[in-house]
Amino acid sequence: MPELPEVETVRRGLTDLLVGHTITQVTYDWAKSFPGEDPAVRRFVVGAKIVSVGRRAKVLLVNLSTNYTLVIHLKMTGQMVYRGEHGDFGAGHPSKSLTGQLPDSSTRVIFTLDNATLFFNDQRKFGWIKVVPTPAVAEMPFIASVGPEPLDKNFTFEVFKARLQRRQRSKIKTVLLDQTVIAGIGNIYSDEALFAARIHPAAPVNVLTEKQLQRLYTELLAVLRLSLEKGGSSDRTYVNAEGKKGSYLSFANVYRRKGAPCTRCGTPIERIVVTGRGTHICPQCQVLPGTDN
DNA sequence: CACTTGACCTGTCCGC
DNA sequence: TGCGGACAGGTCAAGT
Repeated sequence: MPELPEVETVRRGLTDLLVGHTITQVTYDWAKSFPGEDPAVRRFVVGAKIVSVGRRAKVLLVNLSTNYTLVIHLKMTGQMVYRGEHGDFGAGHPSKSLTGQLPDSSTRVIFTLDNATLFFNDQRKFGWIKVVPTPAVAEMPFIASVGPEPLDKNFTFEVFKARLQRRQRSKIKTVLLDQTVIAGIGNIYSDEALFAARIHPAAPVNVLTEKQLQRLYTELLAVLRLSLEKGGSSDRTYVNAEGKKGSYLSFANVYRRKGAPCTRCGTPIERIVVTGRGTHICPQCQVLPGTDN
C-alpha cells in the first residue's frame, strides 16, 4: 500500500543512499518485475551512474547518467531496500525492520552497486520496474494522465475543487483514489481525510457543500503531511530504503480500526465496501447525505 | 461515458 | 492440525 507519503519517504532515502553511485550488475528472478531481456538494460543500466531520484504520484524515477530512467511502481507490497557493503543492518534491529537477511523469497530484482546492494522485493509480484529513455518518461500513459501533486504549493483549494468538478456524480472516495484527478492518494489517506473532514466516502461529489470541500482539502493535506513526517504507514509490508517501518498508522483514526472506538465520539468504527474497496468510517461522524442515522 | 468487476499474485487470518 | 475461503489494495482491461 505504498501511497504518496511512503513512496516519497523511499525517494528521499534512495536519494541519500544512491546518488553518485554506479550500477555494476542486475539480476532478476521474475520477468514481469524487470525487463531483463531488453538490450537497453545491458547498454544503459549496467555501468550507469545514478544522478537523481524523483517521484510522480506513486511512481519512483531513478534517473541514470545514460539518460535512461528506472521507472518503479511498488504497487501493494513492493520494497526498495538498500544494504551497504557492511551488510545486514536490518538484522541488528529486528523490531524496526520487516526484512532480515536479503535476498529472501520476495526478492525479484537485485541491483549490485559499487558500494552496496539494492533489493527490489515484492511479495505479491504486482509491482514492476521499467527501463525508459528519460525524455520518454513524461509520455508514458500513466505519467501523462496523472493529476496534480497535492503537496505542491500550486495545489490550491481552487485547483482541488476544479479537479473534483470533473466527476460530479461519482462517490467522493472513488474520485480521491482516481490518479488522473489527484496524484498519490490511496486507500489509507482517502479514509483518513474523509473521516477528518466528516464526510461519508459514498457521498457523491455534487452533494458536498463548499464548507465540506474546504475541510476535505485541508484535512487531505494535513494527513499527507503528518504521514510524511512519520515516515509513512506500515500496515504489513511497507518499509523505507533502510528497511524500516513508518509509524503513521499509530496516528490513524479509522484505517484498520474496525470495532475500535471513534477518537472523536466513541462510536465503534465500521468497515464498509465502497466501489469494491475496504473502507473505514465512523457511522456517527460520517453520515451519508439524505439519511438520518 | 460512467461505473463495476475481474485479473494480476502471495501470505495471513478466520472458521470449521 | 489442515483446509478452504475471504481479504489485503494499485492499476489496467474488459464488461455493463
